[in-house]
Amino acid sequence: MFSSKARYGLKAMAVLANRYGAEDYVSVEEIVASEHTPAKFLESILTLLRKQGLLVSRRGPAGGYRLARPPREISLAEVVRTLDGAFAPTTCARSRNPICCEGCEDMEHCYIRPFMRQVRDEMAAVLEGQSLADLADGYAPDGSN
Amino acid sequence: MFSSKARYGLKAMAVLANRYGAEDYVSVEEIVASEHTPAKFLESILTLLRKQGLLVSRRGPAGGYRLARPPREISLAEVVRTLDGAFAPTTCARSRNPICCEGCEDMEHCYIRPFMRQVRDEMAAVLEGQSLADLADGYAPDGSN
DNA sequence: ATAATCCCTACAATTCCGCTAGGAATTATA
DNA sequence: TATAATTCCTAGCGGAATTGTAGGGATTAT
Repeated sequence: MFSSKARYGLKAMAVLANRYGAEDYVSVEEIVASEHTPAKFLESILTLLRKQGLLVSRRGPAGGYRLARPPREISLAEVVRTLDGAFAPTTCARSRNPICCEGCEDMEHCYIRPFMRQVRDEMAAVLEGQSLADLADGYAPDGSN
Repeated sequence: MFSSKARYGLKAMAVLANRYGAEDYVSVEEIVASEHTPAKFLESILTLLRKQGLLVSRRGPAGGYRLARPPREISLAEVVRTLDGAFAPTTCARSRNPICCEGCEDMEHCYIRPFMRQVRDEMAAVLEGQSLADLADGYAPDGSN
């Protein structure tokens, strides 16, 4: 259900969370080396995360990326939402800007919507409740990759 | 996140749940009329649900579909799983037959897997916990569609 | 200057989704 | 037995999304 983008993104964020505090930047190449992700693809993913404000970058030698905020203050939800969009099963179940599904006319009376909202709420609760710090806790360099 | 197949399928199942008990069969055309779904597409969806054992069908005049079991005994999870597959964010988070994602080698040491499993578990809990009877409760013919 | 890095645009292959077409098999009914 | 109503089966198709790749421009440390 999550795309490769989200998976690669989460793993990259784990690497960056692990390096948070050290004042240097981590290059794409470095992340690729430790997580085995396609370089150019990862580059585009990190760009999205930067544009969303989750990362800060610097160009040139010794350039790269680092987290814009402490790992504890970035939830997994923010990362996934940036890369995969809202995680509601139907568009009418989104918390922000909900719209009817194809063929449905009245959101208020839609009888599947309450169930879809419930699914959304649970997913959101899990992902909002976990931060990059939690993710980095389980991280072992050269462990699983 | 859910496909049109799942949405159409859930709505069709709601119609059938509403008619459960009456000994007649409900035709595709009838469901199309009450839910505004593409006829041939719905046909293929109902076929999948029948093959999964959730529906029983009969051909010929007065033929159609009905639920294979009482609405209370068919969970939303069964319907969605039949049409959209497992609802784990990653293949390694599936409860049945989990396999590593691309580029991951060791599932046991993967540090994103526990979080993915948690998401899966919550989604599954919601959908296993609700039946077609619950869905039909909110159903009003010619209400939302 | 040079080299290392991110940044931007474009595009290409593949897969998946949503849906349609056409007819064969089955069955109730007259 | 003929007819009509239905499901069943196979095939395919157009468009969108996913998953990348290629190439070069901009920036910056050394």
